[in-house]
Amino acid sequence: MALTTEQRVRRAAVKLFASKGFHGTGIRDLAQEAGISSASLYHYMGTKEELLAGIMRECLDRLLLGAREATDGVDDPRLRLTHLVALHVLAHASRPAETRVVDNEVHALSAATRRRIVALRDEYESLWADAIDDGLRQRAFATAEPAVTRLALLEMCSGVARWYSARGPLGLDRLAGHYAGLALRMLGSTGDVSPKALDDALRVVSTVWRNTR
Amino acid sequence: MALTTEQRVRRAAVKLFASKGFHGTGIRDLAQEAGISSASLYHYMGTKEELLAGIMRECLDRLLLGAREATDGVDDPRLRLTHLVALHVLAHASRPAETRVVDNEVHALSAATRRRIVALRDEYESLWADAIDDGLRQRAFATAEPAVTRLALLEMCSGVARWYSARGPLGLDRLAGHYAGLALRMLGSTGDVSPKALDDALRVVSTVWRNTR
Amino acid sequence: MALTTEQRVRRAAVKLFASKGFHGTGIRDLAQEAGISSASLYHYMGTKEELLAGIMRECLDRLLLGAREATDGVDDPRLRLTHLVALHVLAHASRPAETRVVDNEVHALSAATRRRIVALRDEYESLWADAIDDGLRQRAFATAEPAVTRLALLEMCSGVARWYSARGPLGLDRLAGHYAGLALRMLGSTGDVSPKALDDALRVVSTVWRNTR
Amino acid sequence: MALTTEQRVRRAAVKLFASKGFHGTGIRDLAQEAGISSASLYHYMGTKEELLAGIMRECLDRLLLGAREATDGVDDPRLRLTHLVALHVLAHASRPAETRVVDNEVHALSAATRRRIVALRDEYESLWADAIDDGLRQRAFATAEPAVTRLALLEMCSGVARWYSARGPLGLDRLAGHYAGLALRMLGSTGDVSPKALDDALRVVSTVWRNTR
DNA sequence: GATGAATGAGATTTCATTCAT
DNA sequence: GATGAATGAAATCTCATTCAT
Repeated sequence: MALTTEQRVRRAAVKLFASKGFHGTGIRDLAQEAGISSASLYHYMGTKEELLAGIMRECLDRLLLGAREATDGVDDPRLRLTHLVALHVLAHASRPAETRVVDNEVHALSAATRRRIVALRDEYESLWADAIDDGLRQRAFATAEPAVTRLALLEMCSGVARWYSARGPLGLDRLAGHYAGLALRMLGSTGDVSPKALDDALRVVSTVWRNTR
Repeated sequence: MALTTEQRVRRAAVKLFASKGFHGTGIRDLAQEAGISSASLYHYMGTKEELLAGIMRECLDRLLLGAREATDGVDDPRLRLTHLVALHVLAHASRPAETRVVDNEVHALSAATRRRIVALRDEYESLWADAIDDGLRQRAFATAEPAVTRLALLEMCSGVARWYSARGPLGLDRLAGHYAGLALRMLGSTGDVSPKALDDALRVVSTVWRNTR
Repeated sequence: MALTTEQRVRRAAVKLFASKGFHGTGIRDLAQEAGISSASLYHYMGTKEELLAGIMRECLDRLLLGAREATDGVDDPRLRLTHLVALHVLAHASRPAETRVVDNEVHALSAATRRRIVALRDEYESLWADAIDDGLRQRAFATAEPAVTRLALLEMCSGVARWYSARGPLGLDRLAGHYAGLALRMLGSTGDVSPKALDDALRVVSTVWRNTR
Repeated sequence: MALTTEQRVRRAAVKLFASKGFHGTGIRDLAQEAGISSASLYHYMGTKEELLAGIMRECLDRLLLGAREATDGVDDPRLRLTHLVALHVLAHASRPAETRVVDNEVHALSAATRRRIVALRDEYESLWADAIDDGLRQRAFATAEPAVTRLALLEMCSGVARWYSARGPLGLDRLAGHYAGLALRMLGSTGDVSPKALDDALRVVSTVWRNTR
């Protein structure tokens, strides 16, 4: 099925905002990339900023939704964290443009919108904090600075969007698995997740991600 | 000694490019922040892009120089990596604005300048790659995907510039030490670096960093 | 039929470039003269320099085309030169602004564009050189310094654009006829062109000029 | 004797105004060409426009003075015109930059200054008109449109500044002599000026020109 | 639904000129 | 005499957005 014009606009914006930045992307660039006139753009979007905010909200919503679904009912903190890491990496590797926009263009939002976006991100990050706290409480994890470690984890995983290429040698699953391993090491996980458990986790998360949206 | 106007311009640029992005920062913003008229700005800089490039080059030069100095003659790969991580974290935590500009605004450079900046960055990253490769060869490290792990490490450490605040509870040394620990865990380091060795390393790197430039 | 906005812009540019020079004419002057805002100007032109280049090219194209048509198949060098002089004078007297721009603003062009414009002018002047050479070979003309005489002729004829006014007592045809006479004298023409032949020539050239473009 | 700074400024201005136009020449261009700072320029000139006006006035003064001296007491209109043409050509060929500035940059003057410059030029041209009128009255010349012929003559002779190069094959004297011949032909001069008389004329005019200023 | 035309505001950069040192 | 520093005004050009068709 061919893309709707609205989708083409959205994609153009994601691509250009990611590569040139919000302020570096002109309305005419968007129009050209979307294949319509700049006046027509305004049938499919509000202001340029609303377009940006929409992209961010959608991307974060999806991540948040996916993360909730992937952790819901998972009691073992190691597994919960594995799911969070895998989903995050999957998201950032398979949609690097969107996620880079979310990470890099917050400063371009108006104060009110920024608050809403940051709130979403905070909510998402609280899932990570909860998993880590649980793990520490249950002595599944050992780290002297949990807050620092959490931020280190998140930055490490988000960084995937800045370098991963689907055309490279590494498949998404291997990538996600490797990152899950790194994360557990960072957290001083006692007892590894077995290869089979990791495989299962990746399968679950992959399905969740595919079904979200 | 009071700042020279040129320094004030440089600082204004670093601050604003970091918080609003290169394209989000107008020449008037720069002038206002530096406390001069926008015409006067042009006594102290070439174009806005050259100002950006100068900031990036200086920052990368300093990092590269520091890293070379901090690793020169250090044979143990674990120690070498510890030095690299500590220096990187120190740099990103103590000068978050500069480093964020380097990390986020490459897209705003013209092609020719971008090439030169990226070459500097590649040269810097090769120091990390060398340390990791040495460690693997000597079985001091164990990781299935060295390249991925290296990128994960770098993103994790650079991320410090995005959240660390000197006004928070965590001192620079503890921060750097914690990250060094995380890094060794990620690399599957066999045998820890002793607390004393870590202390020594932090002291050395701290001195190097202070003396660079 | 009313003028299109594009034509109004072109005319404004011709008028102002001719009277104030390219660098003496601001984008605001152009906009005001054309009756639109300075931002709207950019719907109808590329850069200011491209506007200038377009004017020059069009003017020279017309002159070159007309000169070719007016000399094609005319074997007698005296007559050929008469046609060239008459066309040149007609062009410069009836469109003094365009031709002055062509003559005076070459220095404002970028190097690449200048080359193209100068090539056109050289091609045009070669028609004069050919006619004069033919005349000398056939002993219809006698001049010790043909190249100098050619340049003197061209400058004399182009000068018309600097002083002729359609509101003065002298009609275009008499003007052109007088200049043809001056030219033949300068070339030491043996045997005059008869009044009737001159009349015919003027009629032909006038038609060519009217039909060109 | 080395040039004074004031002379260097004057020369820089002449050179640049001639090649790039008044409005195309910046104060910094002038400073660079003169080898001093742009602030120092203002020790040696008033405003940029006064500099231009000074150049024009001086150039026209010299021409006017020379023409008066070269025609004073010369009764034969043919000879008088020969002197005028020779001086004009000499002036334009030996100082092409100044004369081009005079011819092309009048539009850059303020109204009041322009009036004064144009008055000088008119006075100069009246010498030509007088010589031509005398010649017609004495039947030494024959032309149907004296005013037109005068303008044609002047434009032809001024044009020399646009193409003549001292590095070319043609000496100044031959050039001036050739133009004198062209002028007499254009005016339908009855009886040529003898080669000896022409030689004398060129010698006289050359001396006058050398001594003026 | 689509777009050419339009524009006020603002972008970066240069202008001619002044002045304190 | 010389100049670095400074600047208001203006340069060219682009911006995001609207609207009539």
